[in-house]
Amino acid sequence: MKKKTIFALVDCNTYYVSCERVFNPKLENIPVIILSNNDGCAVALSKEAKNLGIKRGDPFFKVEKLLKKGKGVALSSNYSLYGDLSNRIMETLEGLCPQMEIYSIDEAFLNLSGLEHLGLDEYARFIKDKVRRDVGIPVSVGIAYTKVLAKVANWHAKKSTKAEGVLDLTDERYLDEALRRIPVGEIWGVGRRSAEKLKLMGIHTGLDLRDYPNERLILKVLTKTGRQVQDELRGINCFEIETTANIKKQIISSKSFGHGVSDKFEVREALASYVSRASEKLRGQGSSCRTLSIWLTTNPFSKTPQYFNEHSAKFLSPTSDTRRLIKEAFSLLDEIFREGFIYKKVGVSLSSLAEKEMGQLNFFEKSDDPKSESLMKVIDAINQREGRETIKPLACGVNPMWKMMCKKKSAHFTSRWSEILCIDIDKKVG
DNA sequence: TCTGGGGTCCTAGGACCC
DNA sequence: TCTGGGGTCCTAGGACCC
Repeated sequence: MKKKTIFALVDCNTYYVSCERVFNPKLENIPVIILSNNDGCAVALSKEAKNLGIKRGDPFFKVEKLLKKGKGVALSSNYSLYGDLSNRIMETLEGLCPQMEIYSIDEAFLNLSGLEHLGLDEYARFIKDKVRRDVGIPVSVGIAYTKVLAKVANWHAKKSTKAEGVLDLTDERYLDEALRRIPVGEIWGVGRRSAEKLKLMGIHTGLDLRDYPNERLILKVLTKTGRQVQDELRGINCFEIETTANIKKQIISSKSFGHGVSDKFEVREALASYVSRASEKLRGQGSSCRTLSIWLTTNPFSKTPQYFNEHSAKFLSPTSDTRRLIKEAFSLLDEIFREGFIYKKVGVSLSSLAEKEMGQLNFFEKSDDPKSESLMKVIDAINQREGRETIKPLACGVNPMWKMMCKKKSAHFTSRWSEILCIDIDKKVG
């Protein structure tokens, strides 16, 4: 019989908050929330902030008073910092296992098969301590025979004080109890909608789902993936560790404006910036695209007149040339823009992506010529070395008014020399 | 006053073909 | 009068994830 794979899920605790705490110890033990772009809503919360009753997704203006009363702190998100620390964590983890999948900015699946002799629980604690020591970020580790069960293990590892951040569910003794104690909506792949439907069927916990005998009904209600989740709960491995770097199939760039915008010229500038950003990402993974779509929307929460529209265009030959994409985006904007609305957001998506070499010659439409290729290469290289938007299309605007507001951002401790953390060594520690 | 951004997978249904 | 059936491809929309 084939030996079972052992999955460990390493997941950072309240990741964005922990990153901020690495550089600012004053944030320890107090309520901290990290805000989305535009300082709109809470995207990450410390344990203390959760205890105040603040939830992920709450708009900042609604919880600001509550936070103040609890002597908490709110910060704008600082993605370059979080990305940097994430790289350090992943590098550390890579050296500790034979195989690993970086699942998100703060999560990785490790294959621990073959390391059983070290004692899985003990080894997981070693991993946890090493990341804490080397990078300064607290993590939890869940271990099991499938990814879905490793997620369950991790959920308990974070919650239970007894577990102290590590739970090994390859030990069958704890498995049923762990599944009984997890609400079905907390199972990976079961969202709010599905959880509601399952409750109507009498399925309330992970254990209920695992032991539900009518598999065809599960297939019908949760579709293929949900049915696989059920199997994974039974210890049947459906999702493998994916080690190949994943090439994106779609690239999106879209952000809310700092203020409502009704001037078409400003919308054009924002659109040009997002197209420029998206095409940079496109070239970064060596792709070009055949489809460009843009959308434009007013603020759905506002009482002012509402408008939403989306149009797309197809290229006969795939492109990754920022100029060509901006030009096409502008003509799409001409199609959907209406005067007299206060707009909140514009967005762009590049899809039908293909590897560059595969672009075929076409009689009717010029494909990217070698000149365009090398121009883009030079621009990307300069921006990579000197910082984003050192060189940008004039269409993006020089001093844009529509830019996001991030008033509470911490410094770029790890990515700008001017903002590196300074410690006064003459000062007494005390 | 102030409500995120960036992704994936699956399914159903229409268009089209033989 | 009888009015097929199977296949592919594409797209929109739903649901989920972090």
